Amino acid sequence: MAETSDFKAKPPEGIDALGASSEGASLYQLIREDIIEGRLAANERLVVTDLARRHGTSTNPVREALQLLRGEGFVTLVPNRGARVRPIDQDFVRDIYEIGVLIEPALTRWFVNMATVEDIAELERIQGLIEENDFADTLRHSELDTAFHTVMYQKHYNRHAAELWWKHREVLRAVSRRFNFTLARRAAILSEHRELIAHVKAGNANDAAELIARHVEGSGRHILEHMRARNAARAG
Amino acid sequence: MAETSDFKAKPPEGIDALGASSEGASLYQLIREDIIEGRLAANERLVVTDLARRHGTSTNPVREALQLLRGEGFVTLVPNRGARVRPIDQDFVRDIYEIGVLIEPALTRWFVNMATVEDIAELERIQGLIEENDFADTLRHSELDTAFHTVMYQKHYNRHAAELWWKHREVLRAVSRRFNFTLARRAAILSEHRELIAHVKAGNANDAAELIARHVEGSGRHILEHMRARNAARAG
DNA sequence: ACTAGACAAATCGTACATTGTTTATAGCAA
DNA sequence: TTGCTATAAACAATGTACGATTTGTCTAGT
Repeated sequence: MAETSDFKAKPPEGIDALGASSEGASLYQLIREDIIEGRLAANERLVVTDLARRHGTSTNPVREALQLLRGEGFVTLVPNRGARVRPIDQDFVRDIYEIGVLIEPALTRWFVNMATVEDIAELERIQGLIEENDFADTLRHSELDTAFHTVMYQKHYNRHAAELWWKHREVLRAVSRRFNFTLARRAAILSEHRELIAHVKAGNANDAAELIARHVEGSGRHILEHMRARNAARAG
Repeated sequence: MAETSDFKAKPPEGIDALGASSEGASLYQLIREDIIEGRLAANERLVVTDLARRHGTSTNPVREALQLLRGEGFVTLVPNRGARVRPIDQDFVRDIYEIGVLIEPALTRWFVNMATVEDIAELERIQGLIEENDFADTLRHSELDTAFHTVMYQKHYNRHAAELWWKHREVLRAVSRRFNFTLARRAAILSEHRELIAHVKAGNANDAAELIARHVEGSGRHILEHMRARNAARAG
């Protein structure tokens, strides 16, 4: 598929122990992809029987997958009325990135105080790849950017917070997959990453945390602007 | 059952649309109660067949309920190995209340800027009931305290953040249900609530947010201390 | 035009078959 | 005898099939 990238973003360790049976898990992946890639439209009904037939299984694994998707926020589920693709609208995105603005600075603060030489080297390595790619391959940038932040959060003692971050990240990646980066945003991302590394090296936890808040805020706003632009284009 | 209280804490509106079938939902309630009340021990295996027989249903609704419980954090689920009662240990509690410390101040800040006269009256009414009860009925205090915070968060535009808060609150209530409040904690709760109302009236969003951070932090520490004490007693 | 009732579609619950995991036991080697 | 491995049987999760129940729609009748 769209495997233009040889780099695959992975969740922090100890996470994604979904607790789904094999079929349920793979169905989860497939349906999720269909939603993310837009093959399933917003608000479209997800009929269990259809999905089962289409994927060559019975209904139970489908029900399981839908439950998982509900947990991630990709699907809404109403008793006796089945499932629908959740419209990933601006409110939804705003809710999620606002939570990120609250949580990520705390994760970052901890990282700055605990970062090893190897951690910093890894950050710089990834940042090198990001600059090398220079947004030429958007998908690859997305993967690398996620990896960059994963390095910082993956060892955090608060697994819940890390998991929350990861889940939200996945949704945002799903939305922004179809957007291009504005020039302003590109510049901001690169300079903020570099500045962040400097803060980490210097051990300035507060500065790093404050910077990350701005970084996440900027990223969220960027996505929202794209969504607004697209909606305006549709309406007009 | 333990319905010593005539006041029942309710989740913020628009939340708890679990998306479970009727049987699944009631099973969810029942099993959840069993975990919270300690009738199901930590790490105990939850065998689907047993639960189905015990509650007089078939296995499908049980699976559904277990998935929901996993989402709330009460149960861990490993593929092909079934479900276990999640041990609500100190790490788990710490993770949760730390996230609260990050989120609740933001919710509070917004509330202070949006509070109506009726909202404030409601806060004062509940605070009155809290002081009237004066921790005599612990369960009732817990309900009232939850209601107090619900008034502040229930209208927040960020439904995700509000829902997150609610889920975490439920877990903490489950844990602290068996503990008594120390005198120091009682005093702190009452004075902090009063101070908070003052800040809301004065429109001091920052002070209110900072106070709430302290309030949540204190509540979390209080619970952790109780857990430590209990564990020490067990070990000794 | 509005209600009532029947029909279609899809969810929900039950029963059963299959697959995977754990445990106990028998066999073998040191 | 002791310790290890292989094997088989019990146990429980997972997957399949189907009937029961709910919901929404369409039509007939007042």
